[in-house]
Amino acid sequence: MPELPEVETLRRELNKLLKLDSKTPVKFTAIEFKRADLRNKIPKAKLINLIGHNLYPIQRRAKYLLFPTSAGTLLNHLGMTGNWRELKDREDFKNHDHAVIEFNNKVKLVYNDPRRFGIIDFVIPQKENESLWLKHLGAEPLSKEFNAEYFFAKIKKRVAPIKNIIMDQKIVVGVGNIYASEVLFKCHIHPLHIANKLSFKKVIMLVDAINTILKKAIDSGGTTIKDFRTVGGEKGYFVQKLKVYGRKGSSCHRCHKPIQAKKISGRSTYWCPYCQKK
DNA sequence: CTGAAGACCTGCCTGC
DNA sequence: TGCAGGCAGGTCTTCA
Repeated sequence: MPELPEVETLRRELNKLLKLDSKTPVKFTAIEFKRADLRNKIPKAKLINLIGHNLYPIQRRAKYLLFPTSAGTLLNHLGMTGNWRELKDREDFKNHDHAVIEFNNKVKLVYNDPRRFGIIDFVIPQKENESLWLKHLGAEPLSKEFNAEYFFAKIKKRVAPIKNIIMDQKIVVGVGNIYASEVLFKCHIHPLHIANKLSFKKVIMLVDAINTILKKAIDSGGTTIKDFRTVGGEKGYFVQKLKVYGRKGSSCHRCHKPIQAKKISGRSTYWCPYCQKK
């Protein structure tokens, strides 16, 4: 489900719903887990200790959501199918609802994740960057750190297809399988182009395209192919703006030739064979 | 070290 | 209608 724009959309929605930007503190009043594990074993005792503590505004690092409190941080990754929604009064639980959090402002959040590739973990206060989940992550794509010089240096010795490289979270975070195809289409680069054979000029275009596409996707509330919903149940509308992903056989918006699809390193990849040359 | 493939899970869609 | 097979937005582990 979620790449950076979907996680960022969810983060903003959650902060808005919980009114975390206001002066009034928001406290955890109940935390409940309906199973012992997702992709990891859930450290229930440590997380239940957060009850009574104030929640600060929710942060994002890469595709991870961070719920910071003075007593530690609840870390969450959505995997492929994870999602948070508001549990309304008298609303029943659904299949695959795994965690419930209640706050003193009466808001109840439910974490649902059918495939259970998600993560819920506890991170020691002030030591977020030392967490095993976060410590090897590369640059945030919307930060100044992620520029053409940085990216060019990182790919200098990499002989893998560029598509794999822009999805490598050790280099740049947040780009997943959908946006990787979209970004490469935008700058006319073939997904199988070997990373270290890209010119610096192409790298400038690539860095710019990653920036632009992720920002536009955030502005559209993310991409809903199947599962992704905002906290209120809304779909993301960037799917209507996808140029190649999921469009096998349809005509290219630039040259009107059919879009091609193939698995690259096990992931479905879409591109225009005429607009994107190796 | 790098790169590719396998593994982890459930649900949905297609085709026989 | 039923069932097998393939597919899905992620990433850690294993193997060459």
